Amino acid sequence: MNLLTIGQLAAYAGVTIKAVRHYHARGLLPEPGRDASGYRRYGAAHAVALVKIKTLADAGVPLARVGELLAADAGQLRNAVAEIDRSLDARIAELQRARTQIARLESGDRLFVPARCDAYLRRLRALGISERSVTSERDVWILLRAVSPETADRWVDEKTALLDDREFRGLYLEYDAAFDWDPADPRLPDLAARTRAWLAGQPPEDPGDADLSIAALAANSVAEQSPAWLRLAALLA
Amino acid sequence: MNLLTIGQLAAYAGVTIKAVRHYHARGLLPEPGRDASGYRRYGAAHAVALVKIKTLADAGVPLARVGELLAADAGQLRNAVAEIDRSLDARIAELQRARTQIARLESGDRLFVPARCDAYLRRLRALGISERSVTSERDVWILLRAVSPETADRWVDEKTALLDDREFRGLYLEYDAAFDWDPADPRLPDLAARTRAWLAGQPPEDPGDADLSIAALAANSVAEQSPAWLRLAALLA
DNA sequence: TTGCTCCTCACGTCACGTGAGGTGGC
DNA sequence: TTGCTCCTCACGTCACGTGAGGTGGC
Repeated sequence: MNLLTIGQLAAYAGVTIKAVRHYHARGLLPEPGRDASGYRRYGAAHAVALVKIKTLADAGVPLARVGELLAADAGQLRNAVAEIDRSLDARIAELQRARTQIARLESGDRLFVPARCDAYLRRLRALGISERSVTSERDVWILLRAVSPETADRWVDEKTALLDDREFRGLYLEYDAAFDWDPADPRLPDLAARTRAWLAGQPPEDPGDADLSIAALAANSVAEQSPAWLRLAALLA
Repeated sequence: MNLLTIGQLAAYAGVTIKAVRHYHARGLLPEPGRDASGYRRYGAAHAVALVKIKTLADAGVPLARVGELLAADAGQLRNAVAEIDRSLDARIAELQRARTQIARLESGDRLFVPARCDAYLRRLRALGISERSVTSERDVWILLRAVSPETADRWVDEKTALLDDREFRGLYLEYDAAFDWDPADPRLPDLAARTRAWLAGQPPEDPGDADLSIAALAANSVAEQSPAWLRLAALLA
């Protein structure tokens, strides 16, 4: 009762001929008898087995496990099916997460920083801070997060709280504007003096983890792009 | 501003170190500068690019297309995102189909024959036809479907209608019982005579597609397992 | 000194797909 | 005779993973 050609069998199960031959090579599907021309001829049992294989393979079961499952008894099969179902559920959830992530690709920065940090950056923009400075801040947070996510979260909370301080906001806006000033600008010493006075009223910086010199380096490398900021740093030191 | 090691960068983006190097090799992620030890040192721009790559790769976009998309303008990106979203939707639907298929693996035959045919086989069981005969019927339908799905559907409808014929049901049950009879059993000639009388009252068989000899062959190969059935076939011829 | 991270090849893996070069069936 | 299906190697593909054999940093 070996009557179907490999093409008919494959079409019935909805797989390719190459896949059928692959399942033979892996020992998942028994080789059927051959007709006078050497063609494989399949029976209903092969069709049933192939549909089982395809069903498991479509569910993401590796072919190595498909072999076991075809030989499993009812109890083992029940357990395996339950497990496969859970993994399908997980993969569906992953794909749905991927959908929301993909949708954010169009809308820019939100994708690359966590929600908390994003909210902080939005407040900077709302205050009138230039896009250049906001981008620099974002880059610093990205680097900080890469090294120590907990410290980054803590610091972003502290910085967010500082934005409620009217004096700090004023200083931040002045620094933002000062980026493009001439390093000999007479306003710089006064800005440095007011910054020093404000810093004196603040609690000392929490050193946090040891290896956060990276964030300082990153911040410095931003400063180095502006001669006026370098002058300010010198005046503060 | 190249400050992260490859391990920090990979952890930040949630990918493996090997994946990062693979993206370098494929030209998706620019090679950063090296430090004094020859270690790669990454900046925030690399982290942003890597998260983009991961987001697209997680959505199932082939790396070859990821390269294009990283260089795409806003309009192209919008189109691509819409298309990726559709394909994610389709993959989710596929996985959900796979879930229902997998669930049926436990419950046997329903998986391998279409609903119509399954209903027919259930009616046979309800009539008291033996499991052996039902399985033989199922195998014939599987083979027939593999060769010509439309013909199989049509024939199964016709056979289902015949089950409303009391005389046909009686003959079917007698044939089922006769499988195990001795070929010399005196009841066989009478059964053959009544079958012939019933067939005379039926419209001639629709020949259907040309190449359905397979179904006949399959049916014959079943008959060959029972000497009594072979005798019946001889008496009818 | 030990353990951890990093480096560069080279080859392996998974589930097939893609030809090449040939024969059989209608 | 033509086009379609089938046959068997052998190699390719995709997105990395797995070692091998080595060096650098704390």
